[in-house]
Amino acid sequence: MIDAALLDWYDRHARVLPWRTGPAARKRGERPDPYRVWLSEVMLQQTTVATVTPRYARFLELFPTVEALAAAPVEDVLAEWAGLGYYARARNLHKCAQVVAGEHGGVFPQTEEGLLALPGIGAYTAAAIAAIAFDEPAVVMDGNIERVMARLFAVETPLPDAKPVLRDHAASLTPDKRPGDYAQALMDLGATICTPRNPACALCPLREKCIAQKNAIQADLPRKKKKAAKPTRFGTAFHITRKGDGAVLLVRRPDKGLLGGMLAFPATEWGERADAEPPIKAAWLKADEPVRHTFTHFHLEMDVWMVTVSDAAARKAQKALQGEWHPDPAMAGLPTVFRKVLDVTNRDK
DNA sequence: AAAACGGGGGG
DNA sequence: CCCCCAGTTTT
Repeated sequence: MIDAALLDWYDRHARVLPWRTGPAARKRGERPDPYRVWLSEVMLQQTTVATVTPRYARFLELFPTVEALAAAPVEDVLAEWAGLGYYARARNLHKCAQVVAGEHGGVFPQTEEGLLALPGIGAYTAAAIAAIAFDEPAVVMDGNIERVMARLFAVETPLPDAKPVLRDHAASLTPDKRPGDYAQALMDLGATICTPRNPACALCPLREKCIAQKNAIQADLPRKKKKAAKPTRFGTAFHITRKGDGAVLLVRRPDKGLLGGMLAFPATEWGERADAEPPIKAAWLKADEPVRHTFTHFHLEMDVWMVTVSDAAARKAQKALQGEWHPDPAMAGLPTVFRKVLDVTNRDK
């Protein structure tokens, strides 16, 4: 009966989100566009609805179909992804579009298994697309649903060990009817009622069925193993302006590793200390404050060195660094840490 | 099984 | 400051 109570709640309280088709369209038997469902799901991986909403609209305007996305240069896709993080998502998104457009005639596979075989689509995303776009009763498991299941069934085993048990519970509840709405209802519930802290149990449509709530332990679930502390790394970024036209030198980072494939300012490796060996001899000016930024597994403190050079020195620098000149780096699609570098140079000039 | 991989918002 | 977010891929 969980699914009935939940769907009833969803019909009354569903969030209006740009990648969702409204209840009216569903009544007419329309299915959502798989391309849009896929795009939204990839964008939403480890990324909040608030962050995704404006970016989803922009992306869709630029790349309205899977064919358009497949035909675009990957650099354009990465530039559009700038600031969203986890840039492998953008490279895989582009790769996936090319597979779908080139090998599947532009049509997404309709089964969980077929979707899972595509780049950038893992267990969660395959299940979500199958359920939402193709009405398949797939077991959708994300962070929200894990939390809801942990509370509903009072699972006290810490994550990630609890994952198989939580999945079994979720599978036992997944309905054959409206599986896409059911999955989205569970995620909405996790996002708005069954929140990580201070869950609003008084408003919860599943309150009567929640064992954790009955035992007053819901705020302590799900338990999690705690994670390692982040070390701090140091480095230096170089902001080189070409005197003639004011263009700024940027480099393309290698596909593998942190910020893979993204444009960046030339910089040292990030390590134990900021050992600045400038790429060219020039009258460098050091910014007053370093850029501070936190990545998934370390903090970064990066000094910023600036210089404006003659066109001859500019050619030398470009050759040494294998860079490209950009008239306006603010428009180039820089990841956040290098956008911060840009902010520092604007402030100190 | 564990680590790599971004960034922003909430408490 | 720590935690969390519609996770996936690589090691």
